[in-house]
Amino acid sequence: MPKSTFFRLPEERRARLVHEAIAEFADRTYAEASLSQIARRANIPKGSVYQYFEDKLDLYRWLLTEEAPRLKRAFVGMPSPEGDFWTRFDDFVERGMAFLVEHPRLARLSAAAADPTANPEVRGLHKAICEAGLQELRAVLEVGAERGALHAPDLDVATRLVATIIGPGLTDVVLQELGAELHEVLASDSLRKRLGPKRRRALAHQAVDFIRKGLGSGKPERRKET
Amino acid sequence: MPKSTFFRLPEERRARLVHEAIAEFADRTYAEASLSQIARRANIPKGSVYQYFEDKLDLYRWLLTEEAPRLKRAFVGMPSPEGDFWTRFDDFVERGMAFLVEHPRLARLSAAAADPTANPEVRGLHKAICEAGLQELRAVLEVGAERGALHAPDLDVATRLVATIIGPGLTDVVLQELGAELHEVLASDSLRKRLGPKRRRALAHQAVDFIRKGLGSGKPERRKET
DNA sequence: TCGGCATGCGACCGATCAGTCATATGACCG
DNA sequence: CGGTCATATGACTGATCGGTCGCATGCCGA
Repeated sequence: MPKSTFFRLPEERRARLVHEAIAEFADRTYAEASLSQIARRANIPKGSVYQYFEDKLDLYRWLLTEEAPRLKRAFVGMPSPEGDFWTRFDDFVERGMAFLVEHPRLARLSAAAADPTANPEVRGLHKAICEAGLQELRAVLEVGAERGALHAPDLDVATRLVATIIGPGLTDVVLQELGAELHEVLASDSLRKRLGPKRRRALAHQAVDFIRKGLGSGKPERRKET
Repeated sequence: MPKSTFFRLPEERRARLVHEAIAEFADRTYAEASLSQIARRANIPKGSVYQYFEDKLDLYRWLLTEEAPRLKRAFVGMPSPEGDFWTRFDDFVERGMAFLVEHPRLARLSAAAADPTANPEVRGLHKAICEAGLQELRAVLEVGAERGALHAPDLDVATRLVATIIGPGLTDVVLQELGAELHEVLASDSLRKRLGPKRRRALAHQAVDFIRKGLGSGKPERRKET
């Protein structure tokens, strides 16, 4: 938790610090990210940063558990319970992709919870965030299961598999589509514009279709041609 | 590429170094991993390590592109082209899981290619490895598509989605099943034994079934009960 | 026995980091 | 004015890192 001083900060200064911190933690690992660097870039002396936060982890935790979710909620909003399950799910995924493209730094920060790290405290934090995300997704899928739109032998397993698809999986697909690395997308505003809403929609739909129907055809397999 | 001295090393010394290096790079990020630590643990002076490798990256590259694939091939072997596509694919996935459980450090090292990092050289290395893995998987899926066992609107997209399922996705499921963190599994020999071949098989099959049939039932959705 | 060469080795270097601390500043109060 | 208190600030600490360097060691051929 930030110190009380942080909340009494002039808006401009606080915004600058948070902005640079997000930038730093978005394109470096927690271990690689440097508090000195953040302070330098935000033009705030390092000593001052320690007036606002207990330590590096405190700042990171604040971004991960408060700033990012707040900004994400503001962008994504809440899912409406109308329409049939798969249509709603499609919307859900597409809005996630929109967030990824419109706010790559925030998306990356949220996804950082999947990053490996040797620091046990950071691991704990990441785990908690992952778990929360899975819970949320599980709740969504549960509705589908109750309505009979979705069938899984083990909903926990299914939730995890679906999570990797609409998370790292779709991110990977988007990057391929853009022909760029995550790093380049984070750095370039123009690059992300290359993925218009139309194509975005198509990719989301393709992923959802995969989740829904799989790749098997149900038809009998053609024998190996002679 | 290691220096020639490395290849002239007494077997025991080389093995010790490689072993400790794998251990270090398996449970820390490249950035977090410490060459000093590796040298210390292998009981080899740091100066000597620099007689064998150009630098930290050189050692890492060697492990990632030579040691890990060699040991993995030795364990997994090559897929046999007999049987129908989905049966073979099931085997393929199950052997991957066996590797994960029997040699978690090597599996983790191979998976490290998906780790984010700020170092451009490491990113390049990781990208190359990912790309190679995707090519391999794509070739497998192509066979399925040709035989009509598999249908995807875009095979590249499908390959990437499948890759995240049988990679990070299944790893995540296995960890949940073991009720442990990746770190604990890497450290404890006894822990991994808890996932017997039977349950392993069941999980692999469940994942493949998901890939094959998806979660949708095809049945019409039951309307929200009043 | 000697000389040269590959290798072993660990002290050392410069850089960077997270985090601390003593001092400076300046707003507000009496 | 004087005093107090929150805050600003950057020099400093101690640790670790990747990488280098120069000396020590020991093998091999003459």
